[in-house]
Amino acid sequence: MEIASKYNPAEVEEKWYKYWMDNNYFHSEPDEREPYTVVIPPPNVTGVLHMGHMLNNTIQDILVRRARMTGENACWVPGTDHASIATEAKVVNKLNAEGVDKYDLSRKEFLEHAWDWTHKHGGIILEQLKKLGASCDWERTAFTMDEVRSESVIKVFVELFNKGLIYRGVRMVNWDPSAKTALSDEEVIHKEIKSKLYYLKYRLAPLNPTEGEENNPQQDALISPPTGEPEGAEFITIATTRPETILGDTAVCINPADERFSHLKGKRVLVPLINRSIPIIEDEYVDMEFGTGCLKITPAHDIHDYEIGMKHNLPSIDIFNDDGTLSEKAGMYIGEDRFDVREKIVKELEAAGNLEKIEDYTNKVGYSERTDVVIEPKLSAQWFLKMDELVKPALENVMNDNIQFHPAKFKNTYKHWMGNIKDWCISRQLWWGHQIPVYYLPDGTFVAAETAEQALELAKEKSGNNSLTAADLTQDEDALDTWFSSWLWPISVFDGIRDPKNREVNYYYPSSDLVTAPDIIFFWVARMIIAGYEFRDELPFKNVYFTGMVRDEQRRKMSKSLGNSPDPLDLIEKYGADGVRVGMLLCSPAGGDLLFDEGLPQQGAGFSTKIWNAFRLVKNWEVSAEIDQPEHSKQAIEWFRNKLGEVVETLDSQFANFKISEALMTVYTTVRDEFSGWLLEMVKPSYQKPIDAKTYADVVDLFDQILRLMHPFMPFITEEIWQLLSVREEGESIMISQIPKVKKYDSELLATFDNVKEAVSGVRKIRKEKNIAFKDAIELSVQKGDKGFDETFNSVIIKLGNISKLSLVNEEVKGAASFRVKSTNFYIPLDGFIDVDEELKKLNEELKYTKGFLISVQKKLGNERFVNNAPEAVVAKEKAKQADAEAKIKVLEERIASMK
RNA sequence: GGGACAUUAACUCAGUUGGUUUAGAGUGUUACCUUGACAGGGUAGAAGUCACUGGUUCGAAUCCAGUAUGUCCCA
Repeated sequence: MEIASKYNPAEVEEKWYKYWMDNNYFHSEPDEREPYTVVIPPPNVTGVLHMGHMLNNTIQDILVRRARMTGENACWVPGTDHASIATEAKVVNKLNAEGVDKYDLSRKEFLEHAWDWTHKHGGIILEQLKKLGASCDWERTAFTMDEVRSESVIKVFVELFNKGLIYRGVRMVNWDPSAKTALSDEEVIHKEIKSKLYYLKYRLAPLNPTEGEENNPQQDALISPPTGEPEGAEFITIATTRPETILGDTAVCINPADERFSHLKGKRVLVPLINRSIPIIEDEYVDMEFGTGCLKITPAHDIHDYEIGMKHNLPSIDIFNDDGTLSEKAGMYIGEDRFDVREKIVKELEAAGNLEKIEDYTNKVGYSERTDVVIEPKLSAQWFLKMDELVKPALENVMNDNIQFHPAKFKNTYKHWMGNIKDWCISRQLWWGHQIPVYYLPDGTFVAAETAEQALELAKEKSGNNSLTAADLTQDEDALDTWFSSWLWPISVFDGIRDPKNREVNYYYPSSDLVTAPDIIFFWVARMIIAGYEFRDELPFKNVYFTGMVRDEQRRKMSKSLGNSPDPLDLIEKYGADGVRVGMLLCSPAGGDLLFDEGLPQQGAGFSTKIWNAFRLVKNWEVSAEIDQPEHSKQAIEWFRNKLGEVVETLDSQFANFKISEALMTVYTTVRDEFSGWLLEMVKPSYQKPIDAKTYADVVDLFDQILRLMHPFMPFITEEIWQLLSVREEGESIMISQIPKVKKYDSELLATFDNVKEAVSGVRKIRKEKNIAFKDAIELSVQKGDKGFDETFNSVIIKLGNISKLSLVNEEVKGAASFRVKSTNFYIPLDGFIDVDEELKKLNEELKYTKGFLISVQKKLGNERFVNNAPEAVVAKEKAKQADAEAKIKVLEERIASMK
């Protein structure tokens, strides 16, 4: 068989992905095995793959493939969500580009466009995941707006409505003037921006006859007659970042404890430009230190002002339209954009003598996560879900570790949010999404029902009016928040909402592990847990693995706008999916940031090459049944079998603790160092000599096991090699084979072999120092130390050191280079080539280090309280260290003395 | 303003209930090797006052307190 000298990932990856699909290996059906279920965090249906998806899905695939290879029935459910704001915005933009306005279309017409868009762009991302090697059960692909998921969402809404948990309320919400919809708090990003603080002077209103008290003569810097004003005219100065909102002011507020303004209590001021008279009220909310200590109150456009307004019974004047332009109620600038108005009103205020000064100021402003426009706090009627009771089991079961977070530090964040939960605003003023199943009767009352027919029945019942027809009912215009469908995902993908007792949901639910980014812990993770307990009275998943954020080498978040994100598909083309997977994982501790650099997938691809070449070496050996197995090969294989036992155990524990990148590192070093660097070097026959059949068969077997351990990380290359390594039947695959199980291994043998490695290294070091080429065989004498030296692997030392003669001696060898492993001396005779001074210098350095070490140990042992208080095992360990060090010192001193 | 988390080699990070050789890995770096699977390689080496200051302890990178710096979340 001809083996390509270079590994070609593109060709191999396409071939095997097709093979896996053709054989339906990704598909799962309930059976008698333990289920292992993962639901994908559904990406936006019209989105494209980015680096975060790569990391996330690589980890999921590793977990799923490993589960499949450890006897579990692995099921990874893929799918997408409809991302209502983002998708609707894209469709609106596309229509605008074609000269069509959304509001010229009916809801039905608009949705047709949206579905067209979805069908055209939808699912691209899932195709991209296939390139990565994702072993999803594609037959189960779900979409948050397909029939099953939609009906589930509606059913859940009605259920919660009937329980009295969903209510309609007028609240201050985060309004996105671009998308013209309310957003939840979680969809608002607060950014620190440089803005201005405007100091505005409000003139005191003429005295109300009922408040006929004299003006307080006390004058204050803040309350002074401006030049050019009639004598006696008084002003009060407020500071604001949003001068345009004065048009909606309904009060000015001072702190009751503020003596500077005590004379103003009970008086009124005039709003500049429009001269509306508003009261001066008192509230402790006002920070006396900030600005001027006077606060303007605009209840319709600020959440805090709103609360103060409620408390003091102030009217609200909503001066904005839904698109962020000024409304008729503003009285001025009607129809103009809020930011244009800010510029204009400042000039006008200045001209009118109401502007005192402008200061630079840094504050935080909310932006829409999806459209990136400044959020407008706005009073509006929305649907809310009461959260206080729902969160209880969800909080409890995370805190008591029934659901485990990896890393656990996210429990704190979770607790904090859940403990301060607010009702969830679930309505969005959008069309793309699930229309809220609430139907209004002609009299304004409403009912909730899963269908229009049921709604009519309910309406008749409720109104007592049997002549009502479907045409008399109007369905609520709003759509539900996308997360209101995503939170059901682990249940709804198995149709567990509509049909709670079906076989699939009973088998696959709860799912096992969830892999996601920490930035959606509230959006999604918390709400899924809430839904799990509410709708199935059970956790939705047992473990949550939070991945890090993928950043560039300057720690900047990867984003399209910065253009610092490589295209994942380009990377796959360049380095192969295996290479990219390894690269993503090499530097990604759970929850920690991943600083992406092209060097990482490059290293991954380099690793592929390394394995490929190991395979080529083995496969190109000529095998002979005629020759016996050499001793060194027998020992090498014995050692590696035990080594593998240790590796399997290490991997098991790393996976159990979700130390995925550490597990990869274990596999990486095992292949590179232990397998390629030691085992293959040991069993490798001399140039152009055949290998014995026994060793060959053993090496192939060990290679096979190594490949299985690697498969979850690098599915493609392992399949390719595995298929070529031995004769395979049609339909066989490494991905459905089993990973070696933990079994007993001889750790003493491994420790002995570590000494052998050290000895071989010692020989190599001396060869290097003395410039002795490897092809020149040398002699080696071994002088056993106090603890002796295990000779089991002598044949290995002979082979790897190219030793012509290994002899045991009882005395030191004169005129030889030497090194030590534990207290055993090794000598390489080099008549005349030894520089005595150089040798002595090295020996003295070694002696100095060992003595220093001995002193640190003796300090401990000399401390009575240590000996008395420390556990026996610890003391024994220290004593052993002492004995080893003393033996070594003795050996070194003897050697030094004899050299002088 | 409130809170969480972090600070270990040039970089990215491990370090499990305090006691694996006076701290480990990967990358990078340095020297050497054009060695017959692999130069995307091999061999060997250098590199750290474990942020700082106190405390607890026989013993602290590890526990406690404070300080500094940074990241994130919430308001």
